[in-house]
Amino acid sequence: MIPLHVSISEKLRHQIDSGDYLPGEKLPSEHQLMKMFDVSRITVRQAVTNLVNQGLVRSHQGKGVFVTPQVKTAYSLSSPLTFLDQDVANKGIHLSFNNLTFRKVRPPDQVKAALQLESSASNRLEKSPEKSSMVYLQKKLLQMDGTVGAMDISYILLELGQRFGAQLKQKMTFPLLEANEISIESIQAVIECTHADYEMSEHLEVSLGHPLIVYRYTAYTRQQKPILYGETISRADRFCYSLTIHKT
Amino acid sequence: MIPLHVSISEKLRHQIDSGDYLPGEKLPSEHQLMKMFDVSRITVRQAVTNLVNQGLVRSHQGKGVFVTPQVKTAYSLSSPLTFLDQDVANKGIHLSFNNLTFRKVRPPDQVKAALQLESSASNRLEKSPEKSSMVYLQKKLLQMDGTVGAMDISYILLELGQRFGAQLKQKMTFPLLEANEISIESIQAVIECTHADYEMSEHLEVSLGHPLIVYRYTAYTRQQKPILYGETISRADRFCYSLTIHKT
DNA sequence: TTCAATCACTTATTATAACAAGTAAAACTA
DNA sequence: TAGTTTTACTTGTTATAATAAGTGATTGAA
Repeated sequence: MIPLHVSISEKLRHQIDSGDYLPGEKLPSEHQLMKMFDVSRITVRQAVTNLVNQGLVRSHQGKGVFVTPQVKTAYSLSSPLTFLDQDVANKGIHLSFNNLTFRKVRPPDQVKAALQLESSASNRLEKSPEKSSMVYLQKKLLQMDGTVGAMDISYILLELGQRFGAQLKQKMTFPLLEANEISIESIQAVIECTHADYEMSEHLEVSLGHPLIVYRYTAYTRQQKPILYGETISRADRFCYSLTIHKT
Repeated sequence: MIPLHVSISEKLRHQIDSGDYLPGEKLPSEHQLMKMFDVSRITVRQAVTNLVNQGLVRSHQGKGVFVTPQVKTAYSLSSPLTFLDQDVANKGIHLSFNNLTFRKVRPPDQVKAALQLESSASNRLEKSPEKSSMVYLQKKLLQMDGTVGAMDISYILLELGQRFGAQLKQKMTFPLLEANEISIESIQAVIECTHADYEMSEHLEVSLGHPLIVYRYTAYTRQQKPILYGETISRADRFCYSLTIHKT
């Protein structure tokens, strides 16, 4: 037997699908739903939570529960390689970013592996972590047309971070490198879903556990030399990735 | 001020991260957590729900709450085009599927557009929907090493559905077409996240609202002729997509 | 010994209740 | 009129309570 709250959320879902409640519109208040379905508030709240979890509505304290407009912006990943800012500009969206962090750090294992930095040194000499294995960490909050869109966390080789420090804080990374004759020849990437932890929920203005889509990339120059590793983390309800694959 | 349930779930999250609770291990029961944190059961349950929403734990009625092992299988999308079964086989995983549905249907608008089927006919002759605009719908439940992995919902051109009907129910679509001299030259795809509705939650054995990763594809033969449109819907906690992009 | 019933423990569902806190409009005051 | 306060309505948080239902081990009967 299916629970009461599920049968209620399914009823509401069908009403949303059939257009009884239009995108942006307000659902009846909890008190109204209690009377409509003759159930307790806890059951109504569970039903609404189901809809929130399905990404169909969003609730705002003091205002109500509103049907989410389902419009997604697609990032293009197709060959030939286009960069995020270029791609977004093509769609007529204004892209800007806030530099949250830019500092030298010891790379996490994952980053070390991706950038092919030898970790054997730290095994031999535990007490003197070599400076040569440091990298620059940058955190950027990307904004599309003024609204928060994504968080980009990237690690760049020490020498490049030092050379372009000031400019990295103001310009997008890929075009900046290209403009300085450092050509990105290929990108190895993974796309996956995660959930917002508390920190990310604050930055991206979503609730705890909100689904996020992660584009995890390693950029290579000629000779397969990795120079940049990063993650672009976006709200999964607002963004997706498009690509074209050819046979040969 | 952050809510009690968030501070509790954050504490537990850090304990999980630091290895106090290992993957597969059981968290203390609700009753124990009530005593540990000196809060009511409703608060404990909210805290656990937060962890579930973050994909860190899974609860099982009658058994307890268990830390989720974070292992993901990656589907490769890189050029040259490899097909799912081939790709999975390379990883040493045994792939099989159950055919849930195979029948002729009128294509939804989205499918019509993707497969470039003219919809003007139905505007002119409302009462006689043309048979020529029908397609075959197939729903498959894919299993990796016996456990449910993904649902594939695809629409194939009428003529191909009729010609390969019996075989489509038993073999993977792409290799079957290739084996019959119907070469897929390119694929246009979008990767996005959604949430399990009630039907999908039953099929993929997840809870309502569980995050899913969708690979939505249109396959083209020579001359950019679209012949197949579909969606592969997987559990976002178990699968991701990998790809390589080259500059030229 | 084997199978079924029972029991203890677990999470799931649902109800009632009270207070906190955000929002917006109405009412009131200067 | 302009600005502030109040009020009504909204969702958010937390508590107590009772029952349902799934799981697994123990108990007991054949």
